[in-house]
Amino acid sequence: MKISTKGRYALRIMLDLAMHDIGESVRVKEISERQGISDKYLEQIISILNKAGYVRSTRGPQGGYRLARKPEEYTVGMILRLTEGSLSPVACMEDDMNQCDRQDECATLILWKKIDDAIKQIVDTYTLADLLEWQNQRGNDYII
Amino acid sequence: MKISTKGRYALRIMLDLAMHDIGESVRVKEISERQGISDKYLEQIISILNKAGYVRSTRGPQGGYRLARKPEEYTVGMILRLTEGSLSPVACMEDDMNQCDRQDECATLILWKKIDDAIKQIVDTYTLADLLEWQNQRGNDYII
DNA sequence: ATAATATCATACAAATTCACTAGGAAAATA
DNA sequence: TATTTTCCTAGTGAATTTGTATGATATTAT
Repeated sequence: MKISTKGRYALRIMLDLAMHDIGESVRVKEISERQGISDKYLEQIISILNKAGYVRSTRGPQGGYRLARKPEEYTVGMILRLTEGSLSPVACMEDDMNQCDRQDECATLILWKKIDDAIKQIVDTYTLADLLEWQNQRGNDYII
Repeated sequence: MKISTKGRYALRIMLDLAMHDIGESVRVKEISERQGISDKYLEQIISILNKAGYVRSTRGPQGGYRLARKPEEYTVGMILRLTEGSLSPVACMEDDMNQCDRQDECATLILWKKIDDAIKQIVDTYTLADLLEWQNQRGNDYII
């Protein structure tokens, strides 16, 4: 019942981009050094974000990545679901493919639904803008 | 971000025991057949519940398992944490051992805390008695 | 044109976890 | 003593996680 590094890193990458969104593109190397994440692994994760259109890339010198939209337009759920897959606590809630044949008689399903709703309530409410605000409230070197 | 079969099965085992709590012990074989779970795997899971004192066992013919307490005395969280380990979405919240050195500047931690609280709110509120009630509401063969 | 700088695309791999299976020991009952 | 049950531990195939490694491709600067 853990969020993997992929999802956690994706969130930190997006937050890092939001924090350093000053017109210029940000290189993978910069992010990886600031965040203490292997740059090659980071490349793979940011590539997912890129293919989904969450970030925009430019190649070559002075290249790098930047956010495609404003921070408030990304919910945490968007970013986590993209990188982690479904956030449901059990597979049988995701789609028809994964439903088991005890669906109708299964009381635990009601519980899983409640947990799922509670998680959704959080991840679909908060956005990158909220993370940015929290980050800034923590005080330190958030300018440039 | 999934609950494993261990936790899900544990919950269903406890619910099965609650549903068939009529004085006599319930054999592993019965539960495994009703629930469609491999009996050898079920043995391992129920053994965890036994060691924690959640169920009581008797050996030999007419032996089996029964609940140690009343259904309302087991929260879902107790059962899931016992079998799954911590339900926190990230390890850095669990204890001091797993804390990372970005603890103070990490805005995402605030988010993980919110998700953690939301999950706790559910799993520490509902009990086996609630599951039992939901099961009975579903209509069918809940007697014996 | 060439060299340098960046992203982009794959392939590989070590470690861990998951979900069981297998075999037998120990205890209780008939 | 035979049968029935739990109890204990080891093994195992498959998938997932968390990266590394290598090189191709595009862009810019000289």
